[in-house]
Amino acid sequence: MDSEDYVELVLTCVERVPPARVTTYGAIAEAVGEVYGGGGPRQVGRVMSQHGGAVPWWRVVHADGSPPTCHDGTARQAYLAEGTPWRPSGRVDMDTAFWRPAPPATMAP
DNA sequence: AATATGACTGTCT
DNA sequence: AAGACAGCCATAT
Repeated sequence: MDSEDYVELVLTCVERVPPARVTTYGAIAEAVGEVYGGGGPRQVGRVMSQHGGAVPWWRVVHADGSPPTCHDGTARQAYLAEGTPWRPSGRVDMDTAFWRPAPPATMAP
């Protein structure tokens, strides 16, 4: 299991998140960590910072449902376009939109 | 090898 | 509600 694999697992989880749904760094870390062992929210964040441009990164939010970092304006547009439950507080409605990522199970037949 | 850093999270003030 | 503090884990210097 290489760090490259970890990246693939994380990106896969993000891609599995359906439209109008979001997940959190911690949830991804938990799902990926199940098959990878170790890992943590920070590692997920690191992966996103480097490879996030290749996936719908706006479907990955903080534990409180607020958008990741900059581009928060862009993220808001994406949520609006996808119909993601938006809260007037300026964050995603976690109770409705939260998606629990499924562990890719190492994807090794 | 030790220290610093980061797209994190939970708890306390 | 917003900021401070402390855990956590992999990389970079």
